[in-house]
Amino acid sequence: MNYAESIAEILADIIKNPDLPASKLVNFIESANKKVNADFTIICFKLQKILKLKGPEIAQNLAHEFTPSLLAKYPMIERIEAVGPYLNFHINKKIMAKDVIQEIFSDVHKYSLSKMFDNFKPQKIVVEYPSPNTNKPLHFGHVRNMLLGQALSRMNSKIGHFVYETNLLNDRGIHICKSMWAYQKFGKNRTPKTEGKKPDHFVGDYYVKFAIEENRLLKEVEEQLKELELEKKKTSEMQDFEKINKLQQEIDKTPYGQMQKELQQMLIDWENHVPEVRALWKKMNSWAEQGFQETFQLFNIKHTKTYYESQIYDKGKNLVLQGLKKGIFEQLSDGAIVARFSKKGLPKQKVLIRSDGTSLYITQDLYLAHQKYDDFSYDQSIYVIGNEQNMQMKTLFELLTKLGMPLNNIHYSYGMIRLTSGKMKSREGTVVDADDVVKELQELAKNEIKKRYPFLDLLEVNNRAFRIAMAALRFFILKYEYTRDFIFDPEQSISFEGETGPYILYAYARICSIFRKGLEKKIPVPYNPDENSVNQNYQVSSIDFNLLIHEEEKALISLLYQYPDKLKYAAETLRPHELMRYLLDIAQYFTRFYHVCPILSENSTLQAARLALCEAVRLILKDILNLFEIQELNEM
RNA sequence: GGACCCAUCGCCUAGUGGAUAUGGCGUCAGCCUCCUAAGCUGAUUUCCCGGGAGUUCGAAUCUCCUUGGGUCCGCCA
Repeated sequence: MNYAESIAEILADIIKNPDLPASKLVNFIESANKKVNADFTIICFKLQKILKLKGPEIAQNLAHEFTPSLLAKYPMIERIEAVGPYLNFHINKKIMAKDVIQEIFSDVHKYSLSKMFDNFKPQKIVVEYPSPNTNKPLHFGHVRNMLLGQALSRMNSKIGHFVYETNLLNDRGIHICKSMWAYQKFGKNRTPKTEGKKPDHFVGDYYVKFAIEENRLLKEVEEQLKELELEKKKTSEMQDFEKINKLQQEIDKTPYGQMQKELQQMLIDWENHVPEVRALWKKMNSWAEQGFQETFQLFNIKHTKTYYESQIYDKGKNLVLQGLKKGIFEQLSDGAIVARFSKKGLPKQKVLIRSDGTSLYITQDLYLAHQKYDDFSYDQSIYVIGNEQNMQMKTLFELLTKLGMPLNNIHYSYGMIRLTSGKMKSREGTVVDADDVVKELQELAKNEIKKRYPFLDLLEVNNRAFRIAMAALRFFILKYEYTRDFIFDPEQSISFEGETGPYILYAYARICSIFRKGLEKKIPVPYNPDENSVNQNYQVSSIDFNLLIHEEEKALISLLYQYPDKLKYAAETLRPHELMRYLLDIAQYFTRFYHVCPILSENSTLQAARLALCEAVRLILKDILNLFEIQELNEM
């Protein structure tokens, strides 16, 4: 069922212009504007050049061609009208209802893919997310990252691609040493178990402890540090080296300097495999990772493969050395190997190997891209990373191209989340932990449920509260266009009213409620929500879809018709929010229909038709909700 | 200083060069003897695509300039 194609064929017959075959005409047939009461439209301005007529004339002429006798041959077209330059097509809603609802009933997944091209080629796609540091728990920024990464993965696999979800744990480096240092100092053999803490939160506590300690010690040397920085900022001719040395020595002698020294030493010891340092590192990292796994489970995130920075950080050197040999990179007089760029938006120079021969983060990135290709021989590699790293990613992709790996790399660059207080910083609590947000939302939901059902079984309360909380969170984040920054106010931002996850769940639950009430009255309903079972005896073919003539019904049916297009567009442009908006539209249209069109009190034929419409809505809602790992509720 | 991104009603937000620019929140007024009021209807602003120029039959959308905000410009990760 593709009305646009049928219309194109009819039009091609009428126009009989070799420059406008049906295959070309179909591209001019667009979905009509929401406000206009029509299904398809041709903006005839666009045909002006080909037909050598003014837009409004074309619309008029074509409208006249659709004589009643011609229209009689195509019952699916109800009406055609020219409005200025627009040629509007009205599809017969009764026929559309029958087509759409029957297709949804027979297989909603198949229906969802009905607008994918026949020549669709499945690709291998790697999606990397959220690649956290192992020194603190996942925070709200990671939640957006995870949900976007997961959404991309799910949409791509739904339309038929092979998706590999990967993660990179940044488990080494100075930031890891910081929490290790604090644990050595203050940990006293405490463990997550002895403290009854989620292990990654336990590790994070020491990262915060380090920051507090560092700040405390910093106060004593603030003056010298400022002076030092000022001096260092000067051009090399202006710098007073004696002053710099003197200041540095003074700072080194203070507890703050001591701390920095110990950190550096720890990093060196780690690289030299000093047993005690490695043991501590292993212990704390396994805590962090264990905690991450729990959070991933909460969001049902499963990675195909996890890479560890500690295992690959050194491995990009060969690639750089090869590049040097080929003359792609340069070696500076002090030994450092650099890449130079002249393109706009790139740094002039990027160091790839330090003068002391050690590697940098970007060195590893080069390796990892190759490693991923070895592992998955991907067609497309998506990095889900915040937009503050736009330049780094651009640099990376440019370097990969220079190295002869100009593959389809995509930086899925999403916007920043800010708190009401400003940007989130892991230090000093201006950060919201992912786990805490879930908990907070669950509590909120719990209260709401208890208000409504004071005697409900506690287990059931918790179950519903969890689903509502997750739906609220996922929807709240995914409904924003992904490049947009947004402000997260943990106190107020997430409400259960308006454009929210719970609103969608509520619409779904109401459909179930209708079915439940129907069952009580021994009315044949298409679905039993309490048993999660489809009524096998239910016959869609026996339904008279001609009865669905109410404005709200027609609007709802048109909306259901759009699902395959919406899915295609959202998946191909990597924009999950399109489907979130669509969910919202369906829920809104359904609720309007629900308020205006009674179902169970109607005569049996109209009742059956409306029940079928409800079931079609339910199936679409569930298909999209579950696509994004949102679990529906049969009762709210 | 350079590069990149953003700007839509009191607030949040959608918008794939085309019709009167999408929804939501807030405020006010209605709607439960009726399939769950986490809902619906109406009112509120009648104005808004930060400002200016250009391209176009047509610009919130493309280009340039400009203003304001953000981010990035480590031999950190």
